[in-house]
Amino acid sequence: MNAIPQYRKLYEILRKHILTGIYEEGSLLPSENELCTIHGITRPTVRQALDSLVKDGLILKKQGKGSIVRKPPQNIGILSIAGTASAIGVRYLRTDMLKKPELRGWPESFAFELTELEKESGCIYLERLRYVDNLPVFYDINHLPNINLPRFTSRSLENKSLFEELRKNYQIQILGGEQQLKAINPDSHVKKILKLKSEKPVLYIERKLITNKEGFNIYSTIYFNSEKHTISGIF
Amino acid sequence: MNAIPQYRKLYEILRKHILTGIYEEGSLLPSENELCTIHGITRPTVRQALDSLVKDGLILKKQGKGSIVRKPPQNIGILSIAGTASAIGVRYLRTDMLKKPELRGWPESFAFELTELEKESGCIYLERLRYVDNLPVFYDINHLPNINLPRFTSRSLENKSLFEELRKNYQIQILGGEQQLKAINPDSHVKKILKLKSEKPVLYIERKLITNKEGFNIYSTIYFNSEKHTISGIF
DNA sequence: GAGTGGTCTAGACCACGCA
DNA sequence: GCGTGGTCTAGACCACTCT
Repeated sequence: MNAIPQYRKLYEILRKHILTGIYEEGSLLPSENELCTIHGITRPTVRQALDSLVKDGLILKKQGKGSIVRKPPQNIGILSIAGTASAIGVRYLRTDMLKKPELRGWPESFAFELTELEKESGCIYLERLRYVDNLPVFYDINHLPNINLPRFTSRSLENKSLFEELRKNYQIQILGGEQQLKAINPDSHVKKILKLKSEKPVLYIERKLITNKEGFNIYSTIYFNSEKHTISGIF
Repeated sequence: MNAIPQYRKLYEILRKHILTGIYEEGSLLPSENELCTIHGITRPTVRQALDSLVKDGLILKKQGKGSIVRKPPQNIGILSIAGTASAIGVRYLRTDMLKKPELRGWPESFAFELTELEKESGCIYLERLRYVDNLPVFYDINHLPNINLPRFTSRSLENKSLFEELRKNYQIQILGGEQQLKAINPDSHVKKILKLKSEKPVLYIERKLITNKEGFNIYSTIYFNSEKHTISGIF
């Protein structure tokens, strides 16, 4: 069997076509049966691919009608699995690497429990600041276990999707995750980084991303300036 | 065909058993093949039910091992589809009806676009305050279109799940939805209701819930006190 | 009535975890 | 080696939408 399942391949194809505008907003995708014959697969497989697109909010299914293409979210779809850059569309996003990836020990207190393997391996630490429409919006602090990531600390990740890099170079995929959200008043450090003027609160998010490698999870702390943008999600 | 699909029935059964503790945390659910024979259905159908449980975060699947029962989330899983009361487990939650359901016009400005049918029908308005561990945590303002809801304004919804009532009495189910999150400083009204002392920010959420009735969506505005609790989600 | 998505059956082979 | 979940096939009937 191929490494990449059929439904995943179809998902990637359709996703790309929607994001690049080949299928316009409001138009209909080919019907499920058409997709079957086009790609030489059966309906349950097609449906599995479409389910993922629904979950991403890229299509809307109507019984008796078809799969309607939705406008890719204009605000930041951090709640979707694909990660920041691909969710918002790379064109909107600029990334500054505030702290380049470096080896470290794990912090003492952590929102999520670590596995033994993770604890023993130490972690790679990196900080980024992400801009939307040239405004600093996302400040994220990331902890990755130092497991089978040769030369990772020397890679340039400026303006690249961290997840894309992990997938391409290390065959690591994000399968899912969990997160916790709070509203907080930022400390002066965060305030400075996000260029917050007055007493504006920020969204504080702790995330754990589960990958296809057993015991390899990515932990992120995110400070989000929700003054001009919102975080959105579909469920 | 039955009104309630097989996979939905199995989902409800397993969900109930997990939440009531029949399956303990960390234990394994019966295997997919066992569930097939027990309930007289086939594997894709069983898997469809289990997919929903994974989405709710109630189980974790491991290839070669089985479906592991997870601890129901102790914090408020508002990001899951099932709604507040069922996500957190009814036992933790008390509800006060601040404003009983009443007929109204729609507000002029709204975070989501309304359908023509919704605009014409007017809306039912209600406000609730929900307690967790006897602390006011959730203040929600709800708008429902006034479509085929006889006697709804005279129903008592104290300490009941709004969604349960809609499902039982009007055959309305929540299929999914979208939401937007922000961190804001609450105004004095919200501050008073949530009994906030100092300058604590709150999570502000706009939600649109899509139902099985075409053109019938539920709109909620939520103020969430994230001082002692967090909002959590799985994706 | 024709076409769409929603649900379901009855099988199959594969990769993974564990004993 | 065996049972688990992951993927997939090749059909079927149903409810819904549109014409």
